[in-house]
Amino acid sequence: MAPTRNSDESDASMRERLVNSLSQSFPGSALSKALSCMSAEDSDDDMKDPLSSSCFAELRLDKVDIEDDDELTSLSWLQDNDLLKNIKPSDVDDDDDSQKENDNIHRDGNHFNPTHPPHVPYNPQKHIHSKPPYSFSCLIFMAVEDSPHKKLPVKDIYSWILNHFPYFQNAPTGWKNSVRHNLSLNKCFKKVDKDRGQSIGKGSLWCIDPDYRPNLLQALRKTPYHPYHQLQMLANPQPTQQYHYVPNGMRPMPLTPRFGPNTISPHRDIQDVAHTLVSLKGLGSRGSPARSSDGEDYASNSYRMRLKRKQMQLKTDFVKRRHTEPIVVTEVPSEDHTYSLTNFGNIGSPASSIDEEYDFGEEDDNFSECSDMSDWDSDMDEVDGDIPDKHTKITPHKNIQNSSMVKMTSRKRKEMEEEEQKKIVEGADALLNLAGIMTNSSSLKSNRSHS
DNA sequence: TGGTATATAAACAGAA
DNA sequence: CTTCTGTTTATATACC
Repeated sequence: MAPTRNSDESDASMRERLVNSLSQSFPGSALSKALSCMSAEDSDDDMKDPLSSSCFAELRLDKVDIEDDDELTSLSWLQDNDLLKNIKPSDVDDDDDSQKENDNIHRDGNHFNPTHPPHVPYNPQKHIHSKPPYSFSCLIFMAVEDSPHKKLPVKDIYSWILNHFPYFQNAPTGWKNSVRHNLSLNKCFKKVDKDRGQSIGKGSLWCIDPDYRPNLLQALRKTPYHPYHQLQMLANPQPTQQYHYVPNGMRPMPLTPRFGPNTISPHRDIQDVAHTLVSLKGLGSRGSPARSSDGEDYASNSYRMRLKRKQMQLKTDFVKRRHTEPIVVTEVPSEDHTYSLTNFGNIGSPASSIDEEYDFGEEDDNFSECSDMSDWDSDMDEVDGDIPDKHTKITPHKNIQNSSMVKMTSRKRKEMEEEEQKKIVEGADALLNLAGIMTNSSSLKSNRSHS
């Protein structure tokens, strides 16, 4: 059963209110700006759900086929639960109060208090004395996911964390040890052997084990994103009233019954995506500009191009794997991403190597129209020199070939994938637009709507 | 009360 | 030799 719509207020006005509230929570953030742009645009069918088609779509409701996407994307759910009703500047605008509180209560001289007040929205660029509410696993995950090829050397993981979470710039040095410790012990992370002659310095590249990626996504989803959590609590303080979106024909997911970070709902999905976007793209660019290991500014054209390609690549991986990758909705925290997690992903579809799951750097013919990548490979070679040669094409995902879950004919699957990938391209544009990066198509669309 | 997740510290080996 | 990287062990804390 889908949320009922209240048509008293248009989506446009809903957007406007959301933009206002987000702007107060994250002043100047890319998300706020992006939402502002979106709100200025005419409602466009192509832009129904920018997030659902993004690489962060996996943060959404468990990757099931959602037929009623527009129910989630129209933002009407905000209205349904009166989420915006209680949004007032005093509620979410913590610029002064939280900082004061952060300074007075959570900072004792040069002491760094590891805790962040749960009622204060966390801003990594501002609350530099509060430890980020992300586990090291999540930090590493975000860093790797934010890299163009989804693999990073330890040094760049450090850099990413430092760039996005200035807390660590003055934090005790043990955090790097913790990062390495996590990389070693956490099964979610895998080393990637360097190609011969690759010059990235010491050590290996680290990537996300595809089998455990859903677990990390879920862990990220469970992270207490204070601003939205707060809004949710304001709007819907009754745990038993929490609505769980269930697609047609699907039985309800066995979600954790208590209300809070573990609760998965369309609300949280979009909230998580929004917050993750802000964290990854918006806030990281404030203050000290985020830079990759080769010193490239994340706002540069080259990086935008990488980002665009990355979104497509991520989505391609997602499409390829979505038919075979088990949907992970765990009730038990131990099933999330523990050090000693059993390899559920190997059931029926063992991934013998990372490269079989990820097409690192491989050109995807489906996106050949995005061909303005002249600087791509040369740029990437500095960091990721082990891009497979086009002629040594990686074996197609044998997961798909072997999976018993794929029961449709190859023709129909191809049709579906083509349709899916069409959505991907649109979604990638939408996501980039959300992140404050205008693409050709989105700018054209914007121009069209304003002319 | 025990199990689990996570953080932190430390020791150590090996590579660059 | 130094620094960095990666592994392992141990301990502490919080949560369920």
